[in-house]
Amino acid sequence: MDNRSLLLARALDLWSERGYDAVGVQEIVESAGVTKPTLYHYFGSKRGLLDALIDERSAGLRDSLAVVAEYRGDLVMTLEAVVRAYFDFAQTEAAFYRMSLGFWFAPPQSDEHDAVLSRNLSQHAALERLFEAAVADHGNMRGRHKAYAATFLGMINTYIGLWLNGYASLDDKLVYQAVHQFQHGIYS
Amino acid sequence: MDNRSLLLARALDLWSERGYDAVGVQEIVESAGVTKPTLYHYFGSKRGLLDALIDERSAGLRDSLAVVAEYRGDLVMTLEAVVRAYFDFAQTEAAFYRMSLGFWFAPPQSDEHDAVLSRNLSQHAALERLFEAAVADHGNMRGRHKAYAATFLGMINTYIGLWLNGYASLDDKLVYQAVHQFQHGIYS
DNA sequence: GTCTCCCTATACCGATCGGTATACTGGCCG
DNA sequence: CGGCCAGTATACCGATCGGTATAGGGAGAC
Repeated sequence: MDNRSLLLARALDLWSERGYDAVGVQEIVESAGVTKPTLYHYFGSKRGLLDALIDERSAGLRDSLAVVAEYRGDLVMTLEAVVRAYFDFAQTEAAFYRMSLGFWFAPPQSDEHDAVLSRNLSQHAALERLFEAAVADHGNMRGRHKAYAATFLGMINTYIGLWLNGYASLDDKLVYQAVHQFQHGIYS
Repeated sequence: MDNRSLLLARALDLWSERGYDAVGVQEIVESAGVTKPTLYHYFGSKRGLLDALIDERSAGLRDSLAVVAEYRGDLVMTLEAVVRAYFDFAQTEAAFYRMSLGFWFAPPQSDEHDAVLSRNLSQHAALERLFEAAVADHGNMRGRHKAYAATFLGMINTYIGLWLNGYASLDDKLVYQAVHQFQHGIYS
């Protein structure tokens, strides 16, 4: 593995265990067996390393969602596909998902929150578009697509959190349960 | 306001905006108009200040839950009361709730996570006891009380997150919706 | 008055923070 | 061969980190 990838991997490990601020540049380069100028050559700054990590490791989910979150007339099926995409990604990138979930809940003015902000906004926007497109077929949803997107994402993350703590397995049964539980919230 | 309370208040403001690690002791004492020895006199360390803040500001929720989360034969009514207790607390202590929610998602070895760990475990345990007590009346719940407690808390936090971002108001209608949406997840 | 004790300020500590100036290396291109 | 350049190391920067040694202030007890 080249030094660049090594730095990204070690930064993910350390940050996901102990936090972005708590782990300094020095510790990352030592853990990767290189020195500071190498890190600054590739990423320019500690923040640059963070941005690169977020951007590259979340590419998989971004691509999956672009395909899957498009409304094709069947809302339930589409929502199930979205949940499946999140579950799959969380399972293949568990440490990264745990870390970026934490960053999303970090204070609004922190580097961590700022680093995942645009990525999450675009995911949110994709879900909003999905719910907006479904309005034609589900009249009672009008005007609430923002809240729906947020609730839906919240439920997905609740179930992934359950799995991260060993309380559930992210199988098809849970996909079905998540979507139908969400649906029940919508129509009540 | 005495210097002790002043330090707690300013620490909450700063930490909830920018994070625990990102705000140093120096900035807190300056913001409170005192000097470092004063802080170390009352709290002993930065971590001591954090612990005192968590402990004292979460006392209200702890007391409410102790009363409200006891099973008295009607699970739905009890769950509604629990949700109401969380909603009330989040509304009266919004900045604190936002901060400690973030701390709960902080990395497992961070001071932030450690500081809210025992508090959250005891809340979790209280909910588990509630679901366990309800098993007698709802046979199909047996053995899943841990997952139920986690799902229920996750849903509560999802709705509070919705409110923190301006997407919902924490009224009785939302209490009803949360509980019935959760129930639907249980029985499916 | 003066003793005592809680509280607070000045000034300092070593360690670590993110970041960099400079120089050396190896391999590819002409 | 000679030149070039991406990549890496040594050694250093000022600033800030959490924490503290020491001393003074001020109010109540006697």
